[in-house]
Amino acid sequence: MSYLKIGELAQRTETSAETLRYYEVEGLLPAPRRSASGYRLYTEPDVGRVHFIRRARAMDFSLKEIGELLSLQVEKEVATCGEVKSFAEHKLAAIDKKIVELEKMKAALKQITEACAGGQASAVHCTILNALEA
Amino acid sequence: MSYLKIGELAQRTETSAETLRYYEVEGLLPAPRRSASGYRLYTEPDVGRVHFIRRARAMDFSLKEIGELLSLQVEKEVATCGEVKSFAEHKLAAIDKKIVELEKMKAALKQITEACAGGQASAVHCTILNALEA
DNA sequence: TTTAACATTGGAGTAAACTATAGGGTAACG
DNA sequence: CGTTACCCTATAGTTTACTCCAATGTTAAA
Repeated sequence: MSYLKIGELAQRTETSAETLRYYEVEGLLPAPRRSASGYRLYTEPDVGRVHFIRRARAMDFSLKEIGELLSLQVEKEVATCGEVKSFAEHKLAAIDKKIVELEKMKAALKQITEACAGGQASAVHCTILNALEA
Repeated sequence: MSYLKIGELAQRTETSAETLRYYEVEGLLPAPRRSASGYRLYTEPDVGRVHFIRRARAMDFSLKEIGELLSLQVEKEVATCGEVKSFAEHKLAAIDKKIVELEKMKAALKQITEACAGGQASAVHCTILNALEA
């Protein structure tokens, strides 16, 4: 079992050591084993956990939300299916709403790019406000 | 032409007066007319502008980005179609990426809700990490 | 063996987007 | 006319998620 030092974990998950220590303080990462000299020693599952956190962060889940998502896993032995299901469904609805909003913005921006020939001409007709207020 | 005081504009756009003043400081709202006693007097187009800002904020555009979007409109006389088109296409790509990520998260959460009967049973099989790392 | 690259803690600093507070002036209702 | 609800400016505080720093200890390579 080869342990990872914090710098190695940081590299493999494209974070910084500072961020990893921060996640530990915030309760997103469990306090890892320590070497005799006090160095943090991480394992493979930690890599997955950090990857998960980074993916969720990339789509604007807050650390608090991510913590809740992670606790579903950690507490799966004590949580009931009903609790888990209800939580996941709430998140699902929130994600759906976000997608709908983004689709709207996308449509509006598309309208603009398509209305605009893209040359050196003045952009008088490319009024993003017009498109978005419609 | 009936002017709106800041509180009225706040109400109609579901913001606070503080936030509106803040947007003015940040350059997102033009400095409005003032009454003899110094009160801000807003007009209908301001309502649209604030609505636009709020909609864009709701989908996580930063104030800086929103400022750029708004300047497309303000500077439309001097901007070329090419500039506008390029800006809008960049945003479009960013939005698409976000949607793809959210769809992934959605699929993962869906898997969990579907695997979970939803009753009082233990949630041992509802491991969101499993679903998301697959 | 010494030096560079790593690790530790504690605490401070940063950026974004508000949010609140203090200490005033103004407007509208009864 | 008074009182309540509103407005003004300036400034300070809050939250989130890092990011950096200092002072110090550890490990590994040359």
